[in-house]
Amino acid sequence: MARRNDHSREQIQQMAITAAIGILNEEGPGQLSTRKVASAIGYTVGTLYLVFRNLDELLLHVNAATLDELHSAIRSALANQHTPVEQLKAIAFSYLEFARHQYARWSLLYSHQLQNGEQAPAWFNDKVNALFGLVEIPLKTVKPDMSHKDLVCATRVLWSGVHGACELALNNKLRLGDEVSADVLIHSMIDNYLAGLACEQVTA
Amino acid sequence: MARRNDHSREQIQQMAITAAIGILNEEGPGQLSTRKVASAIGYTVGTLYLVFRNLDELLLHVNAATLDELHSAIRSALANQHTPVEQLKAIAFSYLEFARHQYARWSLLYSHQLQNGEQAPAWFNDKVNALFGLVEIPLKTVKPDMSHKDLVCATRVLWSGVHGACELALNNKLRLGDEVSADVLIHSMIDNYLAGLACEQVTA
DNA sequence: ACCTGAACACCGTTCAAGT
DNA sequence: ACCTGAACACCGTTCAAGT
Repeated sequence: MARRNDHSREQIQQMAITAAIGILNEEGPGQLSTRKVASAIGYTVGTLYLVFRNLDELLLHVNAATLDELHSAIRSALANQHTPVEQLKAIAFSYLEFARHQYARWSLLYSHQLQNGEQAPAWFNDKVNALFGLVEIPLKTVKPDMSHKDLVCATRVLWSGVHGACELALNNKLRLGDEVSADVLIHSMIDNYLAGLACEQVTA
Repeated sequence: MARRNDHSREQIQQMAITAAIGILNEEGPGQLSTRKVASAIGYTVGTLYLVFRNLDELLLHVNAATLDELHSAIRSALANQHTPVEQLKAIAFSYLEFARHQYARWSLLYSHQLQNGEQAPAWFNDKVNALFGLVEIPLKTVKPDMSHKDLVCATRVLWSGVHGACELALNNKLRLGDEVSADVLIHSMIDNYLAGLACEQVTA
């Protein structure tokens, strides 16, 4: 014991991230703990604190992997779409699909808060910006005369609107009844918001 | 000890709910625990489990109180508004204000999940429905020819859209930059969604 | 240098025992 | 009947001690 050198720092980090994702998928967010991750990779908890500052930092890496997968899921959904409206809907519905099939990881993306006001590192924020970038491209085609500010605004409105609909619908917080589903909400949200952008001059 | 009869079941419940709200406001959601609530009201943890089934049920009552306050905050914001669009915006911005000033309680409303698929009791869902009802009234005035389904849909789109913008903006998940704020997002969302409803016949 | 094992200060929940 | 106190099975995090 006490000196194995079986794995490098980086290998242990990667093993821990993979193990955490496995626990998240199989047992849910409530069951994820440093002790379980450690025992899943055959090390003790102490070792985890040798390669990560704390649980927060491990979860940040789990979220980074989730953002990467979400990014490529959206990109492959975009491949078959040609009109910008089709593209925006493909993004929204692949987001909904991702949330449905990777619910634990998807919700960790939002429930995980860095403690005592720490900022996410730049490489993490870059991944988030890349996702918004996927929305900006078709939006720019829909309305080429938008200012940068309006483009940032419209991107975030669509993103947070679709996100809110996914979150509340998947958590049964919307009292939807039988007639309406998350899909219906997203269609209505995108169609009408874009129609509004097209036919209205919004005053500042 | 062991038999005080200082308070009735209902009194202890109410004291616990009030104490939990205090801890939430003063120390944040991470610091809320059964042990802290119990010691704040001068009882042991065991007593808490005599009047609540578990922590979940206590949090449900905390959330019920939060929904009541949110309801009356929105109602008083509505009092000064006359046009339906003004009313919808008053609802949205009082929601944002509430989220900003009661952040811990507001986020508990959404982060609190009943465990193993239990359903919230009917009296709780009634409070949620009452909130949606506040949105339905001005919406019906804006577009009186809406079907029930379309009204349910539009209400939920606005609610979850505004909610998503509040959640992501307050959590700094939107990479907004200097030019755009949560207020700008909400204005854009409501203006354009309503404009879309007004000028477009959405196909099913 | 790398890793462990035990400790510290917490959790939610249960329940025999006391009055 | 009401309430306690201790127990059980967990947490995240730290760090002296071992090789």
